[in-house]
Amino acid sequence: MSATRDTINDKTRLSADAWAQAALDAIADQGIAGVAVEPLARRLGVTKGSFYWHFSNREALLKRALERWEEQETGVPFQSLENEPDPRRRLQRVIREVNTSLRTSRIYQALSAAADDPLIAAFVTRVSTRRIETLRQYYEAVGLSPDNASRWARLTYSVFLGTLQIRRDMPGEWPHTDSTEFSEYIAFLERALLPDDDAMNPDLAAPAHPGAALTGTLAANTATKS
Amino acid sequence: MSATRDTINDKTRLSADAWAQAALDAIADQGIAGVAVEPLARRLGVTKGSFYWHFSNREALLKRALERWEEQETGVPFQSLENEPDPRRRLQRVIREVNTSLRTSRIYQALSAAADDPLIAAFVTRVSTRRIETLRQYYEAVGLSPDNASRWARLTYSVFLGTLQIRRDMPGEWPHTDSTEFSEYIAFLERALLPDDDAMNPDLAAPAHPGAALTGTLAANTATKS
DNA sequence: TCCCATCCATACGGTAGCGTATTGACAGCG
DNA sequence: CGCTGTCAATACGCTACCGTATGGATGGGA
Repeated sequence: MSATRDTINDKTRLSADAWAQAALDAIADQGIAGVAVEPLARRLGVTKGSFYWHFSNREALLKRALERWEEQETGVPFQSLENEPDPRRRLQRVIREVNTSLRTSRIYQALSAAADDPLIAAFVTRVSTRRIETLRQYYEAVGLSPDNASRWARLTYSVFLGTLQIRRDMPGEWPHTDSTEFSEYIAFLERALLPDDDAMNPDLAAPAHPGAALTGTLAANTATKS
Repeated sequence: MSATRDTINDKTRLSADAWAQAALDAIADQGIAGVAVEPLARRLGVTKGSFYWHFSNREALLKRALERWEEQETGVPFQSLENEPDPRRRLQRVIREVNTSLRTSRIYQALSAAADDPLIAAFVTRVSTRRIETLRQYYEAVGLSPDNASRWARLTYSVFLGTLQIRRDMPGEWPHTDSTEFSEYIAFLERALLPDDDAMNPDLAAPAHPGAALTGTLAANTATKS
């Protein structure tokens, strides 16, 4: 799909990038198996002859498509939030954003599902690592120590990944997008994935510290024991 | 692998269950694509002739293997915790268990990666739905309303799924199993995924309520943290 | 205009797997 | 001993895809 070759009959020749984009589209709605030379050629209204002029083999196409994806994905879905001044609100917004939309995630899921291929795994790893790092910085910005920021970032990213999977494999478990239960759950996430104000300093900042108004260095841990 | 046909030369005939188990083994270490008649036959030291006597086609084998898996998976990894009396400790233990071991999860991941196949998707959905329901009951048992229990169960299960993915695709982001960072993160999870004592009653029970007075009902919170 | 680089079509051979048809081995039982 | 049912081997055709070889087509510059 997209703006490549929907109209079969235009006489424009194909570029390597057109093939790469077509491969990405195929990944989005058929998975990695969709990146097959002959089917792609049919879909583009040409034959293999074209493909093997632009690429040496299927692997090369896949690599190119992955590079294209990684490029497009850089900063997504965070880039629009860089100018949110309040770090706490920025985190809330990224949590909401990321667990709401599915737009960017279809390709990611297809790639992750094919992570047995070391080439694919490398790209998935890079993209995800960058995302986690971004989250980590956001958490540091609200006052967490580097260690705690890492933990929260890891937690939030696993919620994101797991939520994707739930929405795909168990749609019944996910509230309908415009229901009140949906917005309540998002609000719930915004709370569950943000550390307490009073839990900023302790070594193991935890979300639950009732009655721990004090902020010793690492004393707040046992402070809950009533 | 496993106890099926490692020794090529034993003259015992094969049963349909032997094929199903071999299929499961293949899923575990090659993914769904490993469920292929001829490769399996080679692995079992026989030929297709055997297979097509026991099964009508590949689909039938897959179905049988999935049934076998669902059966084995029923209750896992929760069954050993049913007799934990304290509901709060039971939740802590399941959180720890589930995010620690990878034993049971290889097949799950392979299946989930192939969830485009509707047959596979059906099994994955059933197993996961059951697991979420179990978690939901656990959360109800610590005093949450049904709605809140659902939310927490969903959250915890997505953390579990996402953690699996992180450990597979970004091993660098996951602390080494016997490091202190590892046990600290597990402790962190046990807190992040358990609601506050004082957050039991509010409609949207949240993990973060600094300064709220503690209710003494289930206050035996965290005796952990050596 | 002629030529050459660019891009594509056609035809071919090769591999891997599915499924079928037929034959073969073998054990238990009459 | 021979029959029969059970399980496996062999051989075959079929599909889908990868990659190669080679021969058009087409358009822009010398």
